[in-house]
Amino acid sequence: MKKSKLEAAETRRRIVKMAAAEFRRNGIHATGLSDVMAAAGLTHGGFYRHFDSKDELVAEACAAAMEPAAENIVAAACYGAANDSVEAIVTSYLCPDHRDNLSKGCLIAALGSELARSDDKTRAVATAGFLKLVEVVAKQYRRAKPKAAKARALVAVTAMIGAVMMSRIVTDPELSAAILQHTKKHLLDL
Amino acid sequence: MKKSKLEAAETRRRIVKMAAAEFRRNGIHATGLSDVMAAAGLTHGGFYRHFDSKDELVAEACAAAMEPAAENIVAAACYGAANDSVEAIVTSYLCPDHRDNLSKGCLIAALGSELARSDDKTRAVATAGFLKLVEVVAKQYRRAKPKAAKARALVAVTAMIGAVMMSRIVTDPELSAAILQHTKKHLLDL
DNA sequence: TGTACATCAGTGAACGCGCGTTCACTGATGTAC
DNA sequence: TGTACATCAGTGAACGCGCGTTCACTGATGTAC
Repeated sequence: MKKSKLEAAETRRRIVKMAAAEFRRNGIHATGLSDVMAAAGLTHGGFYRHFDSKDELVAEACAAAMEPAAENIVAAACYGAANDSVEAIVTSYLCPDHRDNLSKGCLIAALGSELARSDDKTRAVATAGFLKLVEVVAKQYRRAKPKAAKARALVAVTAMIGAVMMSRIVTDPELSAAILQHTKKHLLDL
Repeated sequence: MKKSKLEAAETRRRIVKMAAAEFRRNGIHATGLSDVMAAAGLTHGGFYRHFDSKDELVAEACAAAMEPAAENIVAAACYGAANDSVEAIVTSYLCPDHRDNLSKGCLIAALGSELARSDDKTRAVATAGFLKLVEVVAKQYRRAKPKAAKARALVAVTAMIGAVMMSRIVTDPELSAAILQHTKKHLLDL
């Protein structure tokens, strides 16, 4: 049954990728290792050939989940014209699609309150991802001084995360849309 | 062993109150019924004399947790002078004390991502609590038209929730303080 | 290049544990006479 | 007002279940000669 080193590395990458999706979809606590391994097309017994513990997987999965998030935002910024790169970022983050696709969206919006209770390693990964987002957004505030731009970006990213999370909690679809819409408008009028 | 009706009602209230604290402290999933009952000074077997299921307790505990939150904000608003009632609210919400005392703080900031995956009953309770906060904050924007005040309050409450949650995730204490501080300043300069 | 052997990715059963839930039991409370 | 009995809040043991983790085993891979 042994697989080549190449295959094994590929398997490990697949487990992390599936974990990143499953954790965001159902929550870290509610996702069992069996769920993750099944999603990767494996049985749960093999897990410990790749990781020392669930916590180790959590930290790696969070890192894997943050990576494309930053890339997406950079891509959105590049796609928008020079003037409305902020609009492109804000629009791509505060849209119903992002709200409705937990497993592909922002890690922090999907797992915020669980991350706050996670171990240092995982929180450090989330912190780094957050700072990366802040940095990318800060670069778009071209007319502000660097320090002011960073402060503004800190507030903007925080508000966006809060808005997406809140839009997922609320039971009234109109209210959910209003949260995204008003936050978006507010950040663009800034 | 039977207790009087009065005592039984008091016990039930105590269970809900303890659950509201334990859920916020450790998360809903991570808090067992045994934990809650022990916190209330009881053994876990008696739980089903008071509730049909854990989900029922979750919904009631969330309601119990939102009630004082709205009251606190109203109190903060009343305490502040007419002009800076917004400042009083924002300051009381975005302070290190609130960040560091999960079990007594805002339900949504403490359990946001778990609430997003909870059943309709619990999400409805959270939605009602959120709208109550928005309403109280909207009243403080006295110079704005009602509709604009509500929109502004929606954004402000969402941003505050996001800021407190984020300040709990981040591993760097200075960054954590900066998130609260910058969000506060931003909401007051509004 | 071919053969013998050690490695180790993946399987599937099993471990102890704590979960939500159920249940037989206790004994003070509340009610009916 | 006093007595007999039904009620039911709370206890503590037990239920089945799924969790994270461990382990004996399999058999293709990679290595040493």
